[in-house]
Amino acid sequence: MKPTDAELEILHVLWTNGPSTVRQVHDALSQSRDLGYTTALKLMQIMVEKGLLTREEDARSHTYTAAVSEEATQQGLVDRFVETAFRGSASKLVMQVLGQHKASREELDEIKLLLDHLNRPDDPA
Amino acid sequence: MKPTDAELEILHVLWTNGPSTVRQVHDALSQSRDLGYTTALKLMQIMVEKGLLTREEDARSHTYTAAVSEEATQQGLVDRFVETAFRGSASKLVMQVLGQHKASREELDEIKLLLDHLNRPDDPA
DNA sequence: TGTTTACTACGAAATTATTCGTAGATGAAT
DNA sequence: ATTCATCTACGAATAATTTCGTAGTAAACA
Repeated sequence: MKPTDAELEILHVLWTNGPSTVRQVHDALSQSRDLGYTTALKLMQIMVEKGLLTREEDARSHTYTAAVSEEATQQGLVDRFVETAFRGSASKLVMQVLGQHKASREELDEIKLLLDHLNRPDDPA
Repeated sequence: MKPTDAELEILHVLWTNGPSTVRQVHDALSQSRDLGYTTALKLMQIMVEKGLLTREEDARSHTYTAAVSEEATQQGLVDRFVETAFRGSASKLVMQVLGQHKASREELDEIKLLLDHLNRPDDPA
């Protein structure tokens, strides 16, 4: 339930491209870094054991699908991260991120909008 | 420059309590989890090698001090986390955090205030 | 049909992180 | 001075992650 870094890379490929073979995942990951084919295979086999992926064995080359959603996974990662890196203070994390202007103005507006809603859950608007 | 989980725990103690001996750090950590004294010692020795801590050897029991600031460390952790978990989208991370109401209303207000400033850097106020 | 190619299975090496035991030294207490 | 408590140093076991090589199998093809 707590994917490692390498596992996250694979999940991202599957979340983005949908169900894929080892070959397809390996091709995608190879564009950004060096990675043996059998390494990708082994990782994906382990991920099936862990329940992170499911596997269709129809054809000769199996097709893998993410068994966990991107949202749920990221939520788990964030929870853990807030605990370990920010001693549980989610707002400190947000402040740290926003203070580093890694988000565009449009993104900031979007966030502000969300905050308005959160601040006034009883607001009719 | 990239502290592990155990190292972060120790850094948090030093950031909070200031320069401390292994004994003091161990006592602090023991309150929340099981940890051998020599484990804490070993970790702190390694952290000195890595440059995460400095050590005063005046007395018999050495005094350790955090050699990295909390802000800089958290910034590094956030950068890395945004990359691995959110493929570089800082705003997605923020949305995920805020959507889970882990922050109090006061904290949300504080964040909103910061956002206002970020949105209008040319604002005289 | 025989050869090449592409795939899976799996063992195991390499790396990193965490853990603790033991040994040795130094200071405190009796 | 001898004993006891406390400290550092350090080797090494354990665990988790990442990596890849080799072997076996089956499809594709010449």
